[in-house]
Amino acid sequence: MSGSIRDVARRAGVSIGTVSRAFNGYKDIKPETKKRIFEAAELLDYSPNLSARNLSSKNKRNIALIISGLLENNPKENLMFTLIQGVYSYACSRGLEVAVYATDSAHQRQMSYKRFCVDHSVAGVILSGVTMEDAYFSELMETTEIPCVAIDVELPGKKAGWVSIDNVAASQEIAELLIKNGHRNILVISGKKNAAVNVERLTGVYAALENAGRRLTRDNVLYCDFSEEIAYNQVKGYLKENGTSKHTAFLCFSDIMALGAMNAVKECGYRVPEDFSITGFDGIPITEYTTPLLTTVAQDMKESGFAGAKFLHEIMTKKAEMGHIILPHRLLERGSVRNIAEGPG
Amino acid sequence: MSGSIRDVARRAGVSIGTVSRAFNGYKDIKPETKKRIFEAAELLDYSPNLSARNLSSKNKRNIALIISGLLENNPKENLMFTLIQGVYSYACSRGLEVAVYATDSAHQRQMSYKRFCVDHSVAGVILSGVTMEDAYFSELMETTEIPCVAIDVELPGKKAGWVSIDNVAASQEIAELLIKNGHRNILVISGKKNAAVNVERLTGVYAALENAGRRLTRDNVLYCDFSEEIAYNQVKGYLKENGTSKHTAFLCFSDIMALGAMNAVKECGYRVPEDFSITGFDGIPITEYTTPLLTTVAQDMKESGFAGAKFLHEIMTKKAEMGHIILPHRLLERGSVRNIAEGPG
DNA sequence: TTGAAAGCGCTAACAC
DNA sequence: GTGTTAGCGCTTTCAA
Repeated sequence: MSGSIRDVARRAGVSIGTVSRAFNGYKDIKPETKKRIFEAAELLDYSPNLSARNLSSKNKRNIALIISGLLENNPKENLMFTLIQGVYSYACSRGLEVAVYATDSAHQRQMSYKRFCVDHSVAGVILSGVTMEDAYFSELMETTEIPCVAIDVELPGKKAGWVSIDNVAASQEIAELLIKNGHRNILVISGKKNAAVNVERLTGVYAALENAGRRLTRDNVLYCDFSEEIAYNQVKGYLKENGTSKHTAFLCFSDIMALGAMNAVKECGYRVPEDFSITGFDGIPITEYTTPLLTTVAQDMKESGFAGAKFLHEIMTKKAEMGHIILPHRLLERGSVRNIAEGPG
Repeated sequence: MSGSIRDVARRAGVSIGTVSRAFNGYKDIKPETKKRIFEAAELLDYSPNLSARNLSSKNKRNIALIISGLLENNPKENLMFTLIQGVYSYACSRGLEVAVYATDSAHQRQMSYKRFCVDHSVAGVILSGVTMEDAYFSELMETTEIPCVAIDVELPGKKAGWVSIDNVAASQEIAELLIKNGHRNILVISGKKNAAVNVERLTGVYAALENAGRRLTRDNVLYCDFSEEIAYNQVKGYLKENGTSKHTAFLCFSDIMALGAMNAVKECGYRVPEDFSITGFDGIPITEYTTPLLTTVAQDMKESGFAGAKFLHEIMTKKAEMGHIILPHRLLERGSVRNIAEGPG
């Protein structure tokens, strides 16, 4: 039988109120009493029941990391896991307790975001994987009661923040890298049309091309839903139809799609980077092992998680109110891009 | 202000007891009343507060997946994440709610396993990443109160089960593959000495060598703690000292260590598989991208998670009591092993 | 500095 | 079928 606060109180010869105060770090308690209480607690292997605590207290120390679309994650991607590590890493260091919950479109709980938080008694939430199409997204924008930080999605509103890299700049940089290497006809392998990151990355490419006196038109974009398989199929179809006649480079909005594209290129008998240059986005570990190594933009999701948790904590403790944290990104120039100005491959 | 059961009751013109019954699927309730209640609930965006429910009910529907050593996971590995997906996948399908919690040696909470479950009001636990050295492991072995399923660690006891592949057989198979390819002098790159999987895999290799009239001795094993970096350094040291004089193959107890070994081999100017054959264990995605592709034993962690959750659910609902679920593994023969009986590389 | 007591929102046993 | 009520284990006034 696991003891309750009553057992500790009895054993220490005090009332339950005093035990509670001891466990909540109140100062107005005689050191000796406190000592006796902790000894008793130790002996009984006692620690406060969280449900009871949540029920009676307004002062919560637990946060939730909600992963939207968990099941849709490609096992080759480690983004979400690294994010978890980052969040956990911060939470631990500050005595916060974090629980990871998941949702996915198939089993999407018909529950509002606010309800979820209230029901689970969480003091704050980090949200990842949400897209602007998610049912509860609009609700999120309005919610002002529960502190919330979103990863990679703009979340305006009081008590709401978001953290991301500067997707526009990152995307522009990688497009400029391609342009610098002589590529003028770039095919963009894009993710979900309405995903926030996608829109931003598109903007970056657009800007880069504009600067080079080019225009990004509809027929230079292949929408592939951030899926390796779809990218593979789409690029295969594209190659069957166009061969090398139209574009010299594929700029992909995720490494996973770049993997699919690379695979398609090879299977169609073309070479990377001789026939097509390919770039990715995210910097997942696999990009260090492909042949050739994939040029990409790396963002450290562990850092995102850490920064997100930290920011959330600041909102919770009223040291911050809202805002956007921009994390650095790194352009990783590797073998999958060829300079076509220097002559044939 | 988020409504409570009282608001719904008032709105539906019934008592809170009736609302509670409606929400817990009791049959003895007039359909019409039920309908009215759900309408009111819908209107008020109501759903039961979990803390309160946990506090008052014995009948819990939430399980926890505890990941031990979260922070120590190499980002190249996706094992844990895939495991989460599997657990979640089953839980969703059965209306169970799952929360993922983490612990790690650095911030290891000084709380017993049982307390954790009681405090969080979880009905059952899936445990992963624990080693036999973990503080609470021995306690786990004795706990009979809370249903628990461990991944990859033997967990005897009532209400306790474990799921894993047949590590002995898998390990024996991969050793035999090496032997079949003419390798007689095999260096084992081992993980943590006392990790359960490690002991089993060692047993498998031992058996295979025995059958080939060989003996696995201490100086044929390099302990590398399941770390890529340690494997890299150890193998580098080994090569500096021995070159190709002693062994022709490295049998690694994890892909991550195989990656480190492979890297060391290449950096020392040797080739895989010409100078050294290398095998891994786990079947992480990266093994499909290395040069050469890594021969390994794959286990589907998503399936492990699913099976673990299913088994736990059976224990919780008393359809099962304890036991061991053995999942299939697949030997993936790829380019990192060379047949040295066929002549020099 | 401490004790007593009123809830927090819910479930479940017992009445009707 | 449905209402009433006693807790679940804790926090938090309010008194003392």
